[in-house]
Amino acid sequence: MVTLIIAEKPNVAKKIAYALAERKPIRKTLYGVPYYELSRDGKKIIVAPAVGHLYTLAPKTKTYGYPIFDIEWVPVYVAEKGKSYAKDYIKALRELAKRADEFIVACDYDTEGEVIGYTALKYACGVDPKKAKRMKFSALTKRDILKAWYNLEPTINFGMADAGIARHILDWYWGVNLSRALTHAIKRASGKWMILSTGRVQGPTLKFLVEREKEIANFKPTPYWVIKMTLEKNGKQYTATYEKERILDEEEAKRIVQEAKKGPAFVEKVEVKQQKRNPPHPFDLGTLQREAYSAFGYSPKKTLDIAQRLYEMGICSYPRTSSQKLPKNLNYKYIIQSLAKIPEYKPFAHELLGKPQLKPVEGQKDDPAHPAIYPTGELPKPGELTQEEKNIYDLIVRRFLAAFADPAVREIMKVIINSNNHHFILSGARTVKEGWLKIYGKYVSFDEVILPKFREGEPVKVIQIKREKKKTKPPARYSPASVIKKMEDLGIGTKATRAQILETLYQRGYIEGKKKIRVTPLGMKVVEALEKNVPEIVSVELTREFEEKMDEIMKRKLSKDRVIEEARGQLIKILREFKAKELDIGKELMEKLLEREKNKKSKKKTAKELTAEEEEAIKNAVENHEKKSNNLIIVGKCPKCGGDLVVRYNRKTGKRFVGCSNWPSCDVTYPLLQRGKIIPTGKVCPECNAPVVKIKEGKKEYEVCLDMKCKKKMDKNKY
DNA sequence: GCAAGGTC
Repeated sequence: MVTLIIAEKPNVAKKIAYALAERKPIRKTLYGVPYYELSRDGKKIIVAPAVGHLYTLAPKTKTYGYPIFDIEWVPVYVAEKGKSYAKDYIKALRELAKRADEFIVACDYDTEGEVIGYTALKYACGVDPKKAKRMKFSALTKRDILKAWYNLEPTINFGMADAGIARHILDWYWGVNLSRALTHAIKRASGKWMILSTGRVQGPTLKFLVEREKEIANFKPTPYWVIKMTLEKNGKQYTATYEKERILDEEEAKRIVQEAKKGPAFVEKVEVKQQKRNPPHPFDLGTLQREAYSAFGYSPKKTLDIAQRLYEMGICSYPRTSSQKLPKNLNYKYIIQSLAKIPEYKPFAHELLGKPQLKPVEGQKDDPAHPAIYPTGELPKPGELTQEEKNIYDLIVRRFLAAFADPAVREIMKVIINSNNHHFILSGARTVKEGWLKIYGKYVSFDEVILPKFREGEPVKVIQIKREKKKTKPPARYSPASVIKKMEDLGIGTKATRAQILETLYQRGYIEGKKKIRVTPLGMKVVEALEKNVPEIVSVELTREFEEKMDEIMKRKLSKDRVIEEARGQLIKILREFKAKELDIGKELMEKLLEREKNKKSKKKTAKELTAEEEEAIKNAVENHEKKSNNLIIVGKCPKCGGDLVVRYNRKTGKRFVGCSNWPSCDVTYPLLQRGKIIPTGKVCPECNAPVVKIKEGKKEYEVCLDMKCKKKMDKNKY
């Protein structure tokens, strides 16, 4: 009697084997595929892995027309390029199945897992799925796996399998048929063979990008005025803003300035509040993708690829998770002790290990199959990681460590200045207790505006009060990271597919722009044509409908065949109408394509103007980002242009340096030590004219000028 | 060839 347990993927097979084995499982390979032999309760057990879906849907006949509904399950390597590795897994399962007389599915307990198990049994093992039992666990711990083993479900969950199969078929019917319809329309109109596509997820994603594009195009900026007061205290200048932040009428703004200028100005009120900020929760994939985008500018796809490599090296946990919770039984202490061997993390790790209890902050979201992303405690070998891998690893490690650290405490100061009964507000904020910011502050930090002490009633020395004209701005364009977030919010796609689907929209020429996504005229037209003819496919409602139907299939209230039949009927009608209008739709799509090609050739000039505009936009974005999320520390005046010299962070490497606020028109920069706290001194080096900063590293504290080549640098504390 | 979903 031999039992074959089928796992969803290799490393889960290993975990199951180790959990069930009474001694140590024996690792063997077949066609290069690892599997495990072990025994428990006198039973011989083989644990073998799938690699996700081993089978996929494909048309029975190789025709290019539509409608097409005649499809079947085939091995993935037959239907898709780059899937040849799956062949060995299928061969291995087939071979191992011959040795077994009992079968257990132990894939992730969700609809896709059930389909993976079902198709593996039926097509790879050649076994009737009705004969298989089911192990059902929601965490990959020894305890949960053993519990599942002793509480086997007598069969796989056929409701779940059917729901999953229906999902596969419906997505195929809708997606492939409409993609073919679009492609044929172009072919009819132009003779060009150009692949267009849409689907249940692509459609609504492109649609919300188009909506934003239209909002931007239709946006009419309206002017408004802000009033600012410049005041001086202890020889330093500060800017307070008028209580009403936006004034829509210029005359009103003028009047306020005139009246306020009369004074006298005095401090009416000083409010000081302390704010506790808890550490951020551990990473789920979406949050990691957003954070890596904002810290390093990596696309969600790139981040997933890098995280997958770290996972394969064994130094990080599985990245395709939507959980923000760490496994309860994880040995936190071991991992932190291990991370302490990396000099960069040593001080943080030691501090955490000194705490009486290691309890991480957790987020709301959970995932039945995987915990949040965490460093495993196995360390990268020196020189093993590329810079990109180092960046993502650093992000994951710091986020993990920060979860155990103390909250940060911020002091928020508000000084209300009265000048002739007009109120101006001077705001300050500083971090009083760094807490987790010490570890993770590199990636999220807060405004650091330190104000001197103000007394209520004290007179204020006003330098200037003036109005500034501003314009309302159109809504921001989506970035790859914010698209993923929006998809998450709408509940379309999955953590593992969203990044790839976004890439597809780029490939099809529907969208462009690496950071700020613009919809191309083709993308606009595709949505327009679909909305007119097949509104279902660009609506998130289709996903909702699928989910409801899958739910009913799972509960056995509805048969999968009926759902599939209905979809087919609906599509036949839609596609017939589409085909009748094919030529017109094609012409409509083509028109924009041709215009676009012409534009590309003749309008080099506009392309350049756009770059200047974009440069400005990027500059603003960087500034905003830094103001919002980094400590904006002003260390002095730029010797070249008089602008502010501020501490900035390199987008790629995350390293800090000092740069001029007038960048890109002024390119003055100074390198900075990466360790220690930077404190502005207001002093200027008599030798080189560069600002002098105080650097505080633990108990050590010294002053140094920013110019690396300055001789005076050598004798510390002499400024 | 086209989808979306697992995973390397």
